[in-house]
Order: sequence, then structure tokens, then C-alpha cells
Amino acid sequence: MKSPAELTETFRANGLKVTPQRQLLFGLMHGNTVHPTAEALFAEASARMPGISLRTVYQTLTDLASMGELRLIDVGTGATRFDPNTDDHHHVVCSSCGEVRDVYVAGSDRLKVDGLDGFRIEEASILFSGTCVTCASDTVSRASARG
Amino acid sequence: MKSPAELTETFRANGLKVTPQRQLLFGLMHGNTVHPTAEALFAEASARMPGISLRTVYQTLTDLASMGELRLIDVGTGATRFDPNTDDHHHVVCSSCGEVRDVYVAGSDRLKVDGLDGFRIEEASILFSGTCVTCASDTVSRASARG
DNA sequence: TGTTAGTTCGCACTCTTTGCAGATTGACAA
DNA sequence: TTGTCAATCTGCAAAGAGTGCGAACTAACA
Ligand SMILES: [Mn+2]
Ligand SMILES: [Mn+2]
Ligand SMILES: [Zn+2]
Ligand SMILES: [Zn+2]
Repeated sequence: MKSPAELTETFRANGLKVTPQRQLLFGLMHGNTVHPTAEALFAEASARMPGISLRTVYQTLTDLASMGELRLIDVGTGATRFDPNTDDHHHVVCSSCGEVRDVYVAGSDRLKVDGLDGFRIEEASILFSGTCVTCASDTVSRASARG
Repeated sequence: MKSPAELTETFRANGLKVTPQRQLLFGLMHGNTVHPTAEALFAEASARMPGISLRTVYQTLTDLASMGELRLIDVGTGATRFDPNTDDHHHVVCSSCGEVRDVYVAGSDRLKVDGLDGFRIEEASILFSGTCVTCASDTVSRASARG
């Protein structure tokens, strides 16, 4: 995703207005690596700008996505997650706490796929699931507390 | 997924009853390759057994899934899809019509993943998206009709 | 045939996201 | 600065996908 300053120009160049709500969200998403949900962003935004609406958060996020500045990620935990990282990358989700991290997979664009039968592939997304370090050590602590 | 006859035994062996609704759903899912949604199955089931409830379809499907007989697939088109194919395989979804097909990816269990940072991976699922043969030829037809 | 634990079904309700419309305001020009 | 007006914001209703609950029902077994 571009920087807030660059987005300001891009928005105006496209006939879109740069409102305080949008500027706030530009800032909250820039460099954000946690893959937040709309609700999570709404909570952060509300702390800094009481009165901002969830509707506006959704609006701005989908605007950014349709401009290619944001990727929408579905890790199967219910709500869509928003990702300012537009590199070619994939994700791993902790099945215990839901944390999502970026991972880079070598050769993910030249996988050998069988059974296509004429289907033309345009994109591949890999979702790993497992256990994050925090949840792994929590499990260990609980086990030793028991035993 | 096991055959309807085998499932009948398995269910009874686990203290679960084999009702007409369940038998119908066993039959509808066995060998089914279309990755139907609960609603789609409900429509098929209703045609053969008027009065069956959507609630029961969901119930039976999640029972089968928790017994490992069915996989739940999320291809990002809204509703969960149910898959009796328990082989190690992946999916491709047509971004135009939503059709889902099985694909087999060589070496999908030994991908080189960078950025894990302690995260322990237990599973990988690859979702390809693209255009199915039907939608591809539809596009061609429309183009030649225009031009 | 009786007993009873497991099922079915309808309905209310949650969660996430979108549609709508009136009130508001950013951007640009005079 | 001020005016204009399209774009935006907000609140609320509503849609789509599931799930929790409980009264009525029934498969399984003695
Ligand atoms: Mn990411
Ligand atoms: Mn499949
Ligand atoms: Zn975790
Ligand atoms: Zn298609």
C-alpha cells in the first residue's frame, strides 16, 4: 500500500475526497502487519476519532482494495482481513488464537497442478494453518503446571 | 467418504441413529464431485423428501465432517462447501461461475516456506482461481457475436 | 410393545457485510 | 472568502450463512 501522503494524491487525482476518516485509516493501515478485521480497525479508529462509523471503515477499506492498495484475505475465521502488503505472498493462521502472518513460498507460481482439464489458472493462494509461538509455549506452560 | 452402507454401520456403532434424512444425505454426498453448499444439498434433498429441514442438512453435514468423512471447504464465495473427497487434494474455483474442482498438486506437502519464525505448520491448503472451460468458451462466443 | 436417548424441525438470534437516504463537507472556482 | 455541488458520512434496516434451543418425534434395543 502507498504511503498516506501518496494515497492523498491518488485519491484526489481520482476525484475522491480526502476526509479525516480516510486519513486516519490510511495511517492505521500503512505498514500494518496484523491483518486486522474491519471491526478491529473500527475499534482502533474509534479510539482516535470517536463517532467514526463502522460503515465508513468498510467503505474506505473496500475502496482501497478496488484500487489495488489493499488485499482482502479470508482465513476462515469469520471476518475478512485487510492486508496492505501487496507483495506476492501467502499466509499462515494459528488455529488456536487466529493470528495471521505473512509467509513467502518459493516457486508458488509454478506449482505442478494435475486435474485442471482445461481450467485456466490465474492465481494461487496458499493458506497454512498451525500453531503460533505464543500458543505453543502456552500449551507447554499449561502442561507443566498440570504435571 | 465411506459408502452409505458403511456409514450406516459406523453411525450405529457410535450410538448415532440412522434416520431417513441421514440416509438420503449419505446418498446425495457419496461420490459427489460438485462441492455443494448446504443450501444446494437442501434443494436436492427437498425434491426427494419434502419437509426435510435445512437445519437437519447442516446437522448431518457437520456430523459427517467431525467424523472425518467430509471436508469443509471455503472458496470465498460466501457459503461453506462440503467435500466427500478426503484425499490430499486442493481446489480451483472459477471466478466467473463459482464452479469448484479438485486438483492435485505435486509436492504440496513439502513447500519451502519463508518467514515462519517459529510458527509450526500442520496443514496447507491451496486455492487456485481462474476460468473454467464453460466460462472461457462463453466469453469467446460473446466476443464473436459482438465482433 | 415399551422405554429412552438421539433426532428433527422451526424459530429466534448472532455475526458479518451491504443498501439506502438524509445530513454533512471537501474540493475547486469565482 | 464564499458558494456550489458531487462525494462522503452516519445510522439503520436488511440480507446471507450459520447456530442455539426446546418441544415433539422416532430409531434402536430389550
Ligand atoms: Mn499478508
Ligand atoms: Mn475437493
Ligand atoms: Zn496462536
Ligand atoms: Zn465458470
